[in-house]
Amino acid sequence: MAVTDEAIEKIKGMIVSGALRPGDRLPKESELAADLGLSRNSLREAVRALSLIRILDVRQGDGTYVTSLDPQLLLEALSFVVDFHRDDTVLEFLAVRRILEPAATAMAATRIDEARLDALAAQLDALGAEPSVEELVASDLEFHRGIVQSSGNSVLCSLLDGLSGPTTRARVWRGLTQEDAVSRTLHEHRAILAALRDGDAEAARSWATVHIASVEQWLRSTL
Amino acid sequence: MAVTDEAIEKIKGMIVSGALRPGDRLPKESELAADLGLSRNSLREAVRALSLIRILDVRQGDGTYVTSLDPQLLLEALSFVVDFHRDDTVLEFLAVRRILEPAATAMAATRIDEARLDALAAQLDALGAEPSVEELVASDLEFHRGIVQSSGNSVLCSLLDGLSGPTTRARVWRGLTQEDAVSRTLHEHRAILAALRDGDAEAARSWATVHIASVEQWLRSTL
DNA sequence: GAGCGCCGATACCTCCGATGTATCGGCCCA
DNA sequence: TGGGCCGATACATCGGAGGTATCGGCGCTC
Repeated sequence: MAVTDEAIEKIKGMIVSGALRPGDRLPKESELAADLGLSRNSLREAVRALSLIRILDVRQGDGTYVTSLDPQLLLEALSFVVDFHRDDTVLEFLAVRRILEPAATAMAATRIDEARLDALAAQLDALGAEPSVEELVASDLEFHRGIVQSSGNSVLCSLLDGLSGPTTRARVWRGLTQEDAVSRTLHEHRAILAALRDGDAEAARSWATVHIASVEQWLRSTL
Repeated sequence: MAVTDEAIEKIKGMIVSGALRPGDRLPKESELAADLGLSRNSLREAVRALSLIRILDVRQGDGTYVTSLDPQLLLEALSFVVDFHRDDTVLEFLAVRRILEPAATAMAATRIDEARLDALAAQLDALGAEPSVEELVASDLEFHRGIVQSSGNSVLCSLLDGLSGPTTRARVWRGLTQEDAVSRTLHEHRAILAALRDGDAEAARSWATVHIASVEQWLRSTL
């Protein structure tokens, strides 16, 4: 194994074992390189790799720190990876989202609070009757993000966030080519919100399923 | 932005735009560095980072290539990230798995073929009546992996693969401390297999849910 | 003529030392 | 006491040198 890969494993080991805790500062490059028995250049490769996936946070002039290691932060790297997938796998991502999103929405139904509900309603109202497609899709993302955050599961939340990215383009495309997509989306959002306000998990789940399935069905028929 | 981060973005752009296709070979270090306008050292950091998340494949003495970019390969990096999470988020991972695994099992029920069913049955038979905990957990992973592969969704498959890792330790722990866990797991596997053979998606989904929920419930009561 | 091994070209691997740049915190001045 | 200057610190970037793994052509052997 290359020395850089060894260094990656060793740093990973220090974090997993607890020798380095979230927020801790690493020894400076030259010291850490000496400790691990490699050159500064090679160590920098290891640090850069870990920094790409948000394990480490490097600040010039200050030092290198372990991030909070929040699921949210770490799974953020997922969206970077997801960007590389070509359109032919969008359907698979969407299928996974169709599984997770209804479940998350149902979970949110039993624990979402008034303040969040009001915020969601205000967001829908702010959109107006004739939003542009870009506005609608942005609002769509924000709406679902708000709901999923109320599911109380941060892993689920980050995962859905990562999965939503690649399907965004598809939704824009749909909004541009399908006439009633805009009004239908707005209607479905209202329905989901009403179900959440009622605390009706099954209704929320069903509306979320319908909501995503309609995008999926359209995409499947188009490709 | 640092030159290395720019290089990462540029290489990513070349791949996403299609200028570089899966399997393509990159220009050699010195040329690529000159093209992107940075030093070889800095370029190497970028390449190393992309290689950690399986975007690039570096072969000493040969060259640097774009990987297949299969969802399976890219989401493999997920398990690396997941390793950093501490035990207190295991429950959240397990909750997500409880959503995905039943859905995947139900999908598999309608499309799994005879050969796969026979292989799964043979695998369960090979385990014997009194397996060690380690054997059981390994068999458990393999069993579910085999089923999920029959769901026909490679993204779903890789995602579950990544999520199963962190819960593995929990399952070993459970097997060691809960007496009837072994026999119960075997029984549930048989039930899932029977449902799959019947093509009964709902039964398969329910058994899968029960199967995972039992681990989750035990873990929740233990922590 | 076919197969095997040697060997040079190629490309990545590792290291070193030097210079540039951003940040922080103490010191000095108003 | 408050604000700005300035040096120490730590990461950023660079160029070059020597090492090592891989591949493929060439020549030898059978």
